[in-house]
Amino acid sequence: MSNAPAAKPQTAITPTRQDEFPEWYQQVIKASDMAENSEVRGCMVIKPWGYGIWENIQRQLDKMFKDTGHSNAYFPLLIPLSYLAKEAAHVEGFAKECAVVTHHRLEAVKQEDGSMKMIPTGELAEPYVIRPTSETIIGAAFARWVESYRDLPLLINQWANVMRWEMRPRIFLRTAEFLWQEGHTAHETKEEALAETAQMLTVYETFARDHLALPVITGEKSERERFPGAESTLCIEAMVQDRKAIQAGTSHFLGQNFSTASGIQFTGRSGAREHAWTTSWGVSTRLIGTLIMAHSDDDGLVLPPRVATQQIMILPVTPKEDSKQAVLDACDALARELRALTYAGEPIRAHVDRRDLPGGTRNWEWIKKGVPIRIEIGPRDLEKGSVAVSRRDKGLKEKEFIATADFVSKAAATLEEIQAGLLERATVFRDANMIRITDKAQFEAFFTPKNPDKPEIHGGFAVVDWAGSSDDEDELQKQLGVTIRCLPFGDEWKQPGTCFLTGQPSTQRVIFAKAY
RNA sequence: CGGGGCGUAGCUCAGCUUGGUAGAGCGCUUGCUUUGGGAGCAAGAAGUCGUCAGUUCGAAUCUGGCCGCCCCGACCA
Repeated sequence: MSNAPAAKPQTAITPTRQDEFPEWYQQVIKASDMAENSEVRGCMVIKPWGYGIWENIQRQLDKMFKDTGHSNAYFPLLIPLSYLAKEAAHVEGFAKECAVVTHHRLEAVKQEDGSMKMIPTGELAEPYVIRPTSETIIGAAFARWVESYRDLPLLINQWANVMRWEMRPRIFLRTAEFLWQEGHTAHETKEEALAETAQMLTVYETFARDHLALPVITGEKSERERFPGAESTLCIEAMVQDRKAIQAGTSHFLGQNFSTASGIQFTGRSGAREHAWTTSWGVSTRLIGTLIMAHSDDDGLVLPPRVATQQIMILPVTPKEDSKQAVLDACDALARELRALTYAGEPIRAHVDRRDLPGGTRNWEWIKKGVPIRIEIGPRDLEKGSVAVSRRDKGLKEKEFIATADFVSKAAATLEEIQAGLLERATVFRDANMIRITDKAQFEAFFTPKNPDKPEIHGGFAVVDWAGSSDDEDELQKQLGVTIRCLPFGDEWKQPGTCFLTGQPSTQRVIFAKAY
């Protein structure tokens, strides 16, 4: 007998979240088969299980955009170099991360060793930038399209890929190429544009909460975190399980900066030429990274049902050859029945995994892939007319035997229960790690890792009274690696107080945190 | 772009110090046995050892150039 401490329970993912969060994140992606790094530096291959989540996000968000009056369009991947220079702050913000296309032809040249080498020729008179975002090229289009106040508002969205040459990529969180949507709108008045900016933030907040099960804080970015070229940047900010913040979506009020730069002018009601007021807003595949870090556990991915690629996975248990066909038929019949039902306004996504694999292996695969409900059907279930139901949000060993008809009738409700449970759990976690802090010493202690070997384990969201400057914020980032995540909306955040850093009277509470 | 590390089978890596013709585990394929919880046994496929050059009778191993990747900084949805 040894006196060694009891072995940790075995988990499907190593290391655990507690041991090494960043590595855990990578392993979850690998184990769930969502995506992989590609041979192109900084770019990812999104595999079907991951892309399915993106398709669900796209479809559901797109409906919300349409419901608020927006239309989709598509603009070029390549942006004339000169366009980017039109707005001063915008150039500065993106100049350092642009991929530039300088040639339009390749010439095959035979090498001495017989191999071919492709040499770019046909240099372009004006190089193109691969869009890091499309304000400038969409601005140029808007300038053509808008003539009269009667053309406004112009409410456009684009689903696209963009490229920002990142130094340190991380799958889904920060890749050189990523998928997103970018909304671009032009309005007659400042008030309308501001209302649009606020409205789209609410759309994002609703989507994050109801579809991704992410409780987010809505607010405004501080000056130093603002989008290059924006008058104000609104955001939804989420907390993930290492208690860091992640910006999950942004909505920008661009004032007349881009309409001036791009010449988006119209004849107003009084007959005068006026510059339009514009907005832009976006969410990206980063949402998937946020989902992973917010909900998953040491056994792999945990998916909110609404965006899960598959919601119900049916696993035939076929120990005997003579009952095999009957079991498979029953599984197919159940899948058909489930797909005819709806959950959250869409057909239930149910699939039968017919692969001939050992039961345990196959079961673990779906645990790691985070499918919300697993159903097992074997010969004994057939006799009893029941199914064995396992839920990803419950213990792995928990299995409930339910009459098939009862399961079917409750399927949508069960999915909603899982969805609500994930939101509840994430909200409790977030609230438990969002702490009111009133002095500098407390603030430093909150953000100083207790274990220097694991600097990722630190405080969370610090709620402080703030009257500091951008320089003060810079200083705190240097010292502790924290930034103002946002100046949250809501009366409870607009309390008078005393700035925790400067001691000056303050009118606003802000959230400081380490961020992705 | 600074500082560190690493390129050997699909993956994780051993072998390199002391040069002698390629290894393990996992995964994959096939067969048998299994199957209500991540299976067992057996057989098999799979690598111009990142690349180019040099030293040598002989290089994964020694030397140099180049390329790529990872980690830590600066930047970032």
